[in-house]
Amino acid sequence: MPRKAKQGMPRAATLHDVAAKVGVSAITVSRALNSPDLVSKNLREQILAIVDELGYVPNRSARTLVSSRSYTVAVLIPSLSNTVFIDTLAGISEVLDPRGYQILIGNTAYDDEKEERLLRTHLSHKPDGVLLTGIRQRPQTLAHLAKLGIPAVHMMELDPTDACLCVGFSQEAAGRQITEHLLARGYRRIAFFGARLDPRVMQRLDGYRKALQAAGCHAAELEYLNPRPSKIGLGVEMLDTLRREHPDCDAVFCCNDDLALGVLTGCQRTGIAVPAQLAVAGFNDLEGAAWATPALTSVRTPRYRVGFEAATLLLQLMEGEATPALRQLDLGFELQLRGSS
Amino acid sequence: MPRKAKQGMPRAATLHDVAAKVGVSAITVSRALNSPDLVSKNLREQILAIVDELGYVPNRSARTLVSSRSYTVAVLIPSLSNTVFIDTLAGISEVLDPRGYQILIGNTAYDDEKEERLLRTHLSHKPDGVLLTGIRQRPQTLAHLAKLGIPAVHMMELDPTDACLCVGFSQEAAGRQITEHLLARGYRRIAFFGARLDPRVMQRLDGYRKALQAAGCHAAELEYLNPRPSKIGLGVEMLDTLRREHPDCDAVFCCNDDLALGVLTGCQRTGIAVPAQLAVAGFNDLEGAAWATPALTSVRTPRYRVGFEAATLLLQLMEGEATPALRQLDLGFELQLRGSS
DNA sequence: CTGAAAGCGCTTACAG
DNA sequence: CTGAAAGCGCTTACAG
Repeated sequence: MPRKAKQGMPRAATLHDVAAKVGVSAITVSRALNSPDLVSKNLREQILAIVDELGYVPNRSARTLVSSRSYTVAVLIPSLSNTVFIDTLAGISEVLDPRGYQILIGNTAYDDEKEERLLRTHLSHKPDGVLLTGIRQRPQTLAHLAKLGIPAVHMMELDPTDACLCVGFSQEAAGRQITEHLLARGYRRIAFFGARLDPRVMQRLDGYRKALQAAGCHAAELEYLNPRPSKIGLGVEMLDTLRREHPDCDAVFCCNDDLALGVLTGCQRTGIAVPAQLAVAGFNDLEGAAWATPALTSVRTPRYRVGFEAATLLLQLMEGEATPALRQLDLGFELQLRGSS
Repeated sequence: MPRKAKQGMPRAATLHDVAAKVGVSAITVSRALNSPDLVSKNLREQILAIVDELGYVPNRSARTLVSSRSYTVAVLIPSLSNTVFIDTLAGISEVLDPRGYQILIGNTAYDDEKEERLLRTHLSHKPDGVLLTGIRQRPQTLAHLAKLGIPAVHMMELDPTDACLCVGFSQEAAGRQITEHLLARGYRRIAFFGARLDPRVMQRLDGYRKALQAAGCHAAELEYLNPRPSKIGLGVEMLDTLRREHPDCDAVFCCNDDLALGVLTGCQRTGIAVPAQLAVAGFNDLEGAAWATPALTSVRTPRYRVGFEAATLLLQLMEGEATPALRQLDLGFELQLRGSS
């Protein structure tokens, strides 16, 4: 016996409601919606008309439960207030939206444990695939996904061990090249400003170190690492400290543009000439970089394309096509040399 | 007969798997997870141990299907690249995450039709509630929600007709007050720079008009409206046009900080003294406003709290508590007067 | 405190 | 091209 509907509780139309009204079976309605060419044109049109009239919206839960395809993709990113990941999300949506996938965004807040918890929660939605940021997830987390047969693509970094599928670029090479640029310009006392200290920042730091070591200019005391989030205000603060402790420093590579914009602001306020007294370089090339005074040298990163290509790759895996030949998709980066250096 | 499992296809643990391993019925496991005090302590502990061992994650689709509670909330916002909405989302998450709700973000891209389509798609997930931006949704969209008994709370604006539940502030009053501030400072030829032209920008424009009309200073030719997205670059452009067309203009109120930061940049580049030759005011008080040179006068808006309070209100409605006495929650705003004006 | 029965709304095979 | 049967994994009543 059907469960009694609660008094006056509105109920959404179901496949059966549509079917009854048209005078066919539910399965025919299902087919008219999902595999239109399996249903005669005439019937299909009748059905679609009634669907519209009733405002029928398929119940995803039912579909997911029975078909083991949820058309859901979990995307874990460390932050929503960082433009970088918003751009990445845009690339992901561009690919997944038109294919009918629902994106479940998980904000890990740069916290590995939270990432694990989020993934677990998201698993309850039976995602068809997962997009992860970086490659430092716990082994058991990745093993769990693998065991369930849920494909995962990692974004932003590359994996030197080739253990996981990655779409990104070499953060270390980017850090190295921008530092080499500063060296080429003649700067020798080059500081590093790092904030948040997530794995990608540390990789940029590695690149910075290698470049300076190769040039015989590395000085550990010029590495400023602060775990707080990157903000303009933090850049201002760090500049202050740097000038007090190492007034001889002639350039600073900031792990991102927010920090660098803060350094520029600090220089402007305290009358430090850029780049004559201090050269400044940022990372990511956000909109503000080009408009700063002087315009900020930065590294343009392909985050929209990272999202786009990662989603495209994931799509292939979810639709069960052949495993990709290329496991590391390197999208590169581009130095943007401007007035600040 | 159970459907045959596909060869080698990994299968997630189910309630039955846990139940079998413990030697109880599935419903007891369900209770141990959802209403722990209905199960004896001893049994509960055994069950939780096995849940852990098996890595059991409940299947949300099954739960949603049978319980008509999805623990999902659809949130429709016009953009993800606007900090305002990211802050709002943070407030929403703060409330909803700990209560076990999954947030489904819909990016409407400032497009009413897309909003309607998104909502329809989201309806397939049977959201327990909906958070909308602004109040200009199509009547049939809202009627559809009402018919399905899905509660909705509108964010960012207030509804003068009191037709819908709102958490926000008066955009018009904010526009009026910042303009009145400029008038009080003695400026008389005050321009308005509007971009995107979404309803909230138009409401700020209304406030601007009222203030100027009351002072007998309104001049339609000083209203610059551009449908493109707000960007620093656009602010630079608009300043250019303004100076060419109305060099006598002595102040400009920008509908948001991006535009205003662009105006400041343009002034700096072309040697216009701020505020001596041109006063500038923005809107939202983003981080960059306080660090600009000169620091930017702006309107601090309570978007985090908008999200927080809207989610709190929605939670009450979803959990079926009494309908709220207050249908318009006005969170106000705060003028931030700085060097630029 | 525990369980047997029923069913949420769909789709997957299998027939015709 | 169309349909009857079965079942996805849970929770809701109802019993005991």
